[in-house]
Amino acid sequence: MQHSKPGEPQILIDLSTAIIGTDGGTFQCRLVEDDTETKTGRLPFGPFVPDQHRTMEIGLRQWVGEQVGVELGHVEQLYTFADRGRQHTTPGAPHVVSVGYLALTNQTGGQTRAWRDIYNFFPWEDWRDGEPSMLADIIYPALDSWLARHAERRASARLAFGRDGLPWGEEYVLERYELLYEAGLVAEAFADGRENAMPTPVVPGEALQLDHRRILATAVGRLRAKLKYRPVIFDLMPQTFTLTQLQHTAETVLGVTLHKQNFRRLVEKSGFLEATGKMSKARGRPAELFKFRHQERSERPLAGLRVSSGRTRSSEA
Amino acid sequence: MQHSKPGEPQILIDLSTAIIGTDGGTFQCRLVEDDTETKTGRLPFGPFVPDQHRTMEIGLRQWVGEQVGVELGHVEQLYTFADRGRQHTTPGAPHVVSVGYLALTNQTGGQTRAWRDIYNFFPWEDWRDGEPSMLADIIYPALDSWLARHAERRASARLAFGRDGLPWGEEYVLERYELLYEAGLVAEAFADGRENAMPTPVVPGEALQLDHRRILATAVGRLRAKLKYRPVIFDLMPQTFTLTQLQHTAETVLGVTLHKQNFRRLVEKSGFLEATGKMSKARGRPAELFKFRHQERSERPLAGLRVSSGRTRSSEA
DNA sequence: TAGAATTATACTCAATTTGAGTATAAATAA
DNA sequence: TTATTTATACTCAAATTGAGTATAATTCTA
Repeated sequence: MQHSKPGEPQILIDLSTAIIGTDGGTFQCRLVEDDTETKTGRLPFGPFVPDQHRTMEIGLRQWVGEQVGVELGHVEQLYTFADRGRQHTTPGAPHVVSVGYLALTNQTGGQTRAWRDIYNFFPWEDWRDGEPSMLADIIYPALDSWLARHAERRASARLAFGRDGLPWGEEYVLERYELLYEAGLVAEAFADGRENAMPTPVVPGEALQLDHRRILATAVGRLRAKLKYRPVIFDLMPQTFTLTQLQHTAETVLGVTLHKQNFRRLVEKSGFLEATGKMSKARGRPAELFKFRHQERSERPLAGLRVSSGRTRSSEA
Repeated sequence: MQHSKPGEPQILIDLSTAIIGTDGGTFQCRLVEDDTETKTGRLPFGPFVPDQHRTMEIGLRQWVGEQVGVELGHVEQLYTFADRGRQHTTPGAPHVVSVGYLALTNQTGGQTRAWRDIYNFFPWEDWRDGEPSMLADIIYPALDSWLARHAERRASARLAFGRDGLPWGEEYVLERYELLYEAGLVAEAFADGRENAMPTPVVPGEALQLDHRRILATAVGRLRAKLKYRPVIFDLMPQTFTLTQLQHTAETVLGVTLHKQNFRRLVEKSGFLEATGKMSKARGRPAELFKFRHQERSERPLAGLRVSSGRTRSSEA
């Protein structure tokens, strides 16, 4: 059996967490406040120390607790990034591998400036008011010019950005960011020293330190995909909420608008909601307040390649 | 910024790959042949060496190439496992973190004994001939007896095994294996020294070395889930194939039977297939041979929380 | 060589789900 | 008291799904 010999350069594992919440139509991510105003932001992160952390999740909870102190709901591992040159490594230093995590919370604080709108980092992802004009004005021209020299990436670009009549898939957040990075159009590409990168980022959108924007993109993509087949949305909601609040949260995360009446129908018959009998008071007609029915954490089936109930081969025609 | 100080115990990253294929109704995984007949099998694996491997995928391709020499199609990262005590660690040795990968191939060789039926390792996962009797006979009684002492895991067990009228979800392969491990009912639990583990495994199913059965369970679960929303099944097929062959492959992976006529309808109008004009010759009526239309790697939409086309808030009623 | 068996494929049909509305109710604001 | 705002109920056609029946084109077998 082959194992690494002693004397080889050490590996360090960083645990970085994208803590995501929503607050009245804004899609928020928690950054660490320790940096000066001028520097780019960062996610809470720290090393995985096996002697202290029985699991990586224990480690990340320590760093999150120490650095931002947010109560975490659903926590899930996203991806392990290890490619050389994506973490601004200094020569001789240990190679850094980063394990990205997604955490959801319903306690986004409006008070602290450390909660930032996620669409600041990915402004092309917010389609709630229609297709962002920067796509046609800036991103597509720049991307097409790069694709002219990299025909092998054309198929990925079509799928990720929904070109040539393909639909825009909300969940391809990482794929889009990675293409922009590859094409040298975002600030991190220059910071990492990619030879084709523009010194001034071409595409609008705020950068983050290290590979944190990449991790955040992974988190948003995963969350958007998961929303469609698991009831994770309730981890973003307060104890009780109206159906409109629930819909706004879904729209905020997905970056699109949904049909109100159909959303209600869908969500009401899903069995996840329990009426509290209380009413919200706001401007128009009061809305009923619901809460999440914790017992009923079952899952609804998927369309497509659906599996029929319990039929065995022998019962076929 | 906090980083690990020198002198801390070293971390070693193992890259382990579950190479999956199908061969006429059997669901196969490639093991390494270097071990004696008596020992438990293992997946191809080896350390991630950052100096040699620019990315982890490059590393894994090296180990796969050297140890089993299989041509890989689709490759995808699964999960990074780092919990203490799941890798039979010897004290003082570096802590081993394992990154599991899934690889698909269409060149399963019948000749070598190194291709093993995946349902050997998870016999409770094959429902093609109805619910395996071992569930009611062995697994549920043993699990229930453990659950009596661990009420907090009851909800997970209901969901994973589809108890109390919940449906059996084919994709919860990892969740089921992990529960059986936790309950001390599989061989690895004893090997890892869990205090509640039975010296003789209670539940049928062959074990693998280290955490390889856990990685394989992750791979099968991911593959089953992915099959429903991405055209990965074609990575398991030969160049040309009949619709029945395609269906048998899907059934083999999912571990259930599908309705033949509806499967055809679904798959034909998906636009992924291209008729070759040639015919297969077998027993009954010859079937048309199809091939995968590589161009059309678009994706079909999902039901459920579906996103309406491009409507903006302003166009609402 | 004529069925019988086997496999493939076409077509039907009711039930359900989806997409996109219209209609109405219950509050506040002017 | 009327307009505005928001919530909720209900309708309806189109599409999709689940479960069949019917028929076609082969090979096997008596």
